[in-house]
Amino acid sequence: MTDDIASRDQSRKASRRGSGRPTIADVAKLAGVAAITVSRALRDPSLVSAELRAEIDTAVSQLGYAPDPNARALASSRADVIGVLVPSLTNIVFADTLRGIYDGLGDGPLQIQMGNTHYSPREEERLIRMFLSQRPSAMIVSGIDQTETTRKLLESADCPIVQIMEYGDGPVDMLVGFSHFDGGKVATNHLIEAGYRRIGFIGARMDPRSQRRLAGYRSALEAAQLFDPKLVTTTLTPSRVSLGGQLLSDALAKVADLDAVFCNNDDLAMGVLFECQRAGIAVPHRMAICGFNDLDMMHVAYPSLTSIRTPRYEIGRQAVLMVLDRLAGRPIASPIVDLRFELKIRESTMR
Amino acid sequence: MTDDIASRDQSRKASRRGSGRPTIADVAKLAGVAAITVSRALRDPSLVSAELRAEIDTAVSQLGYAPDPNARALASSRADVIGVLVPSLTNIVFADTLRGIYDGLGDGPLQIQMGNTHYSPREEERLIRMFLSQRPSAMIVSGIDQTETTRKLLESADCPIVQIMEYGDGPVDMLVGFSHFDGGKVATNHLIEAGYRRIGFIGARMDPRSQRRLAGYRSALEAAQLFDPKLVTTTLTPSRVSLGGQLLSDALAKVADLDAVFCNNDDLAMGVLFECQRAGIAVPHRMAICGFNDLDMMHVAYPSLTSIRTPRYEIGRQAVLMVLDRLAGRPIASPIVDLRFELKIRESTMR
DNA sequence: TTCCGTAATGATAGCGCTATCATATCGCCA
DNA sequence: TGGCGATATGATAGCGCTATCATTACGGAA
Repeated sequence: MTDDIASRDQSRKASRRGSGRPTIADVAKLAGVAAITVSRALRDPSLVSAELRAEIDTAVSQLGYAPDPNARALASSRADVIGVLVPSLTNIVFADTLRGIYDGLGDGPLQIQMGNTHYSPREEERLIRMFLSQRPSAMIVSGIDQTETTRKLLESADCPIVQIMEYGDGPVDMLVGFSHFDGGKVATNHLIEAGYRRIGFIGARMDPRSQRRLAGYRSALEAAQLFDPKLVTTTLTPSRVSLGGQLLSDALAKVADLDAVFCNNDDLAMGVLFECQRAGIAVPHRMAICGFNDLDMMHVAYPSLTSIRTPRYEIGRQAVLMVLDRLAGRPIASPIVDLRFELKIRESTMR
Repeated sequence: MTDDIASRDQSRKASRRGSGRPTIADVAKLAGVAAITVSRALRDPSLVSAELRAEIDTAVSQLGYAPDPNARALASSRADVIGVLVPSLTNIVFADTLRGIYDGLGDGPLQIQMGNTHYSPREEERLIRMFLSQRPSAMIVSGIDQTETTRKLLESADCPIVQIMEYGDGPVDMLVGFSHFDGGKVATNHLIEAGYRRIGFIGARMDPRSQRRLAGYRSALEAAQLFDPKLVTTTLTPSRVSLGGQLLSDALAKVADLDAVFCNNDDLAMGVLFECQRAGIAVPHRMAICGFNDLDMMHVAYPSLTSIRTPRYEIGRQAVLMVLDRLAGRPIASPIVDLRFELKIRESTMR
């Protein structure tokens, strides 16, 4: 059989194409079976008798054979790739979600191909077109605010689609997330109940999810007849810790008797805390702070910071598990999953 | 020509295979040229006359044609994919590097396929095998501590390879990073020069790069005859902000007169700061703190925290630019790039 | 005028795999 | 005992693209 391999190598060198690595035909020859049988043994061993399976396994490891995913994708019209679109890589939120996605995946054959939309619907559309052209096994996209065209593309995509991060009606296919509106509302209601009256909103980036948190905040304040447009301080600048202090100063300049802030995210909350420390503003007595996401540092900070804990990791994990279920033909309990959030009350809002 | 399309659809439906989307043959027929000419016009327009190019462009947009990357990869033995291996997704360091990679890529045809090695050399090897089987256009891997087998795999891979994050000799192919040993040394020397004498090291995870920072720390202290094994407090647990405080307590239990800590990374440094605030330990007077990486929050903290600024984003960007240069056949200035770090001195180390 | 290099286009033959249909074998029940 | 469904294997024909070689047209040097 050494001869077989040697002669193969010979013919490889003579021929003008080819990658030089063993193909399924080489394995088949060595195992004394047809190529298609090797293909079956590799993809679903139950289709092949135990004896042949053993022969094939031996041949595979002897040659160090690894199937070519591109050839496989071309022949089966399906790439072992899940396309994942996130709006940002700076944002730790998406890092956590990505981690959940990878963990949910385990070490099967599926690969992740990620695209960064930079919060741009146009870029999202371009990337989806690009991803779909390779007929991925599934797509995971962030948010529910796709353009009309993008939605149509996804609807006609003939693979599982999961929209993540938000909770809402009418998903393209499946959806895993939570309600940002409710998150904003719950956080704000907590501040109201804790006795604060001049509650500001501090927000950066102001993407659709931030807008919904703001809407929740506003709805809570209006219900309590405490809303005042001057209380809202936002910017389109991407969020950074250092922006928190700046926005707090802006807010205080507009509303001198501000006694609490609900921050769009934890980075801003942390920046607000540091600014308060620096300016000698007592937290929570003169100023309460509530964040959003509940990063690890929130419960460690001094004083510890109240926040809305969001299921970022779990969203990624669930999304992938739903995809895997669908690909395996298993039934999905529900195509729409609300993973909820949790208000974590800490020192920063306890007057 | 509508007939052409219609009849194509017909035959599609009748046939048993196929994706249902337009192929290069459809475009060729519509434009009245051979398929290979369309292929050329798409890959290198200069090979095709202006008239045909116009015909082809029209046909492409009329049909909404997008090339199938899988077929392309199979035919050309080269996938438009760059494999990227990172050890962790939790770590913000790699999020920044990833951002650099994506930004360096621009919006060409190249896609990123990422793998998470979880700091395991075995997993790294498995993933590299998997990635190489699709003959990627390039590979970017983290660190320089690959197993012997992994190195051999990469060496025989027939595509550009970039090792990132560290600076060192004898890369597999190309390398972009900085010296972690020097980083640890510079930070520690700064503390010594600032007058601190009982300088602790606090580290989590203790992957190879952390080990090198520790070695740099030790080398600086030994040169000043200040080293004491009790000063070193490490754990294999992954780093978290909340771990910083814990490790500081451990360190203080061993060394009561500890007057400074060099933290393996900024998360720990932040945790140490909060713990000091909570315990009433004055920073920097009774305790100096120096971090590593210089995340945005370091200069905002109160007191602001000294750190080593690392070129995380730039490492990713440079790595991709080098790959692109190589793929385009352009010369590379140097296959080994030291992107340096910078000591940022702030309030936390100024007694 | 002849020849040859260059530019533009095409024909052909795969790349390495799998979908589909065909064939063979083996109980097992009527 | 014949027939029929289940099980195991194989032969064939692509998937959609590009590498390679072939052909044609054209212009300038000899």
